[in-house]
This record gives sequence, structure tokens and C-alpha cells, in this order.
Amino acid sequence: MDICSVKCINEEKVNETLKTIPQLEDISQMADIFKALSDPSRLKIVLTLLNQEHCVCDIAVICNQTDSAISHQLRILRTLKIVKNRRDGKIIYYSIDDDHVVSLIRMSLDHVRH
Amino acid sequence: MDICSVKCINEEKVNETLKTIPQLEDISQMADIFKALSDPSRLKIVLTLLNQEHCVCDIAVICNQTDSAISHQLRILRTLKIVKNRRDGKIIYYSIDDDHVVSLIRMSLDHVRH
DNA sequence: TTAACATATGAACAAATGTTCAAATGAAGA
DNA sequence: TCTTCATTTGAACATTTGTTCATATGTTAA
Repeated sequence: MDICSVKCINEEKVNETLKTIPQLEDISQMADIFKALSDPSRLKIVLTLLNQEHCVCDIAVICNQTDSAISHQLRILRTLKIVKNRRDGKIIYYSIDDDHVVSLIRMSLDHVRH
Repeated sequence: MDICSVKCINEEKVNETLKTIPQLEDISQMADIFKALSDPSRLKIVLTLLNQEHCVCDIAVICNQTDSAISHQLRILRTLKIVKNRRDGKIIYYSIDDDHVVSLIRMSLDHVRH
């Protein structure tokens, strides 16, 4: 009935590995985190916040982009709980919301720098 | 001369943080790694290889995709040195080429699973 | 050398994504 | 309340990206 059974599979190994694959939902969430960090301009924003909080317009200066562009990216990062904010008068300060993310970034920096 | 000087910048903090931002080239490479892992189907391939090597057609079965699609994705992963391969007769076995990547993935799994 | 098979490649299409500009929101101080 | 200003939002556009199908490559065994 199924053509697949004719294929060149090492069935043992396939079944072994199939047991170890996380659920689709988990894979999807992992991919989302990576996707958030996969855009250079967004990654630079996260790097900007790695050491201390900043307001939107400061981030814009540091990243050399418009306030609007920064705001759009921050919204994506906020949705993914990578970044959080607090208001102080007129100004909104953003900071990193997640230690795992900090680790991910430091590790990838290590990797890039060998 | 420069309009920027009128903006609401905390100049101290901006300068502090500017010193800590990695070079553009490093940021770009980090983003590339994250981008490689940001596609669910590609991430699933990497997860498939996390514990042992597999040939293309086995990966296709595990990931429920065509051989061609898998091959395309493996090429991207190979270009980024995330994955390597060895030939054994007609069959080409793929495996993970980078310990940092394994750590990145395990850490993001931890994150997703709280 | 030829047939069969595993894998790779190219080109074309559809879908997702980042960017931009203009306009809206909402808090603060006059 | 009105004005100012930091930030956010929406919509349109250009670009990037993944997928697919058909075809090419290159190895093995006959």
C-alpha cells in the first residue's frame, strides 16, 4: 500500500531517532526564538540591551535606525518575551527579559569568535 | 551641525553601550547561525542529527519531506558549517559539525520547556 | 559501459519578512 | 485643556526565502 516501504531506509536508526524528536509545538517555538535573533538589525538591538536598559530613541541612535524601525522590531521581540519594558514618565525603557536568551547570544558570540 | 544632538539621548549610557557592541561582521555571522535554525523544517533536520548520523533519504522519512527538499536544506546547513557529510558507497551520511550548535539547540529546548 | 539508484542542482512560483512613511496614541507639563 | 514629544501603529512596497518539479550528477554493480 505504501511506497515508502521500498525506500532505502535504515529502519532501526530511523525509529531510534524518531523517538528523540521533540514535539512539533516545541520545534516551532524554538524556531521562533532563533528567527527573532536571525535578523541582524534585531540582533543588534538585543546586543544593545545585553548590558543595560535603554529607551527607544537611544537604541535608535546606537543602531543607527529610525525610532519607528526600532519600535517595530522591539514589538516582535516583546511578543516573543525576549525583551520587556518599563515606563518612566514619557520615556519607555527596554531590557532583556530572559536569561536563556542572554546565554544563547553569548554562546553564539563565542562560536563566531572561535 | 547635527540634528541628532537635539534628541533625547542619554549620551553617557549610549557611549557605554556603543563600546560593547560587536563588529558588524560578527553580528552578521551570529545572525546567519540563528537564521539557519530559524526555519522549522531545517531545525527538525538538525534535531534529527543531534544523536546520530543519517543518510538523506532517512532524514526525508523522519522529517516527512522529499529528498530534494532535504538536500536543499542540508546544503544551506553545510555552507554554514553546521553539518558535515561523509560518503559510504552510494550513500551520503550527514552529521552535526559543531558542538556550539548542539549547545545552542539544547539550551533553546530548555528554554521552550521552561 | 550501462542501468539503477542516492543525492544534488536550477529555475520558477508563492509566501513570509523587513522597511518605509505618514499618521495615531498617550503621557507630561504649561 | 492644549501642546509637545516619545513611542506605536498601519499599510504599501520591495526583497528574501522556502518549496516544488524536472533534470543533472556521480557512484555502484552487473
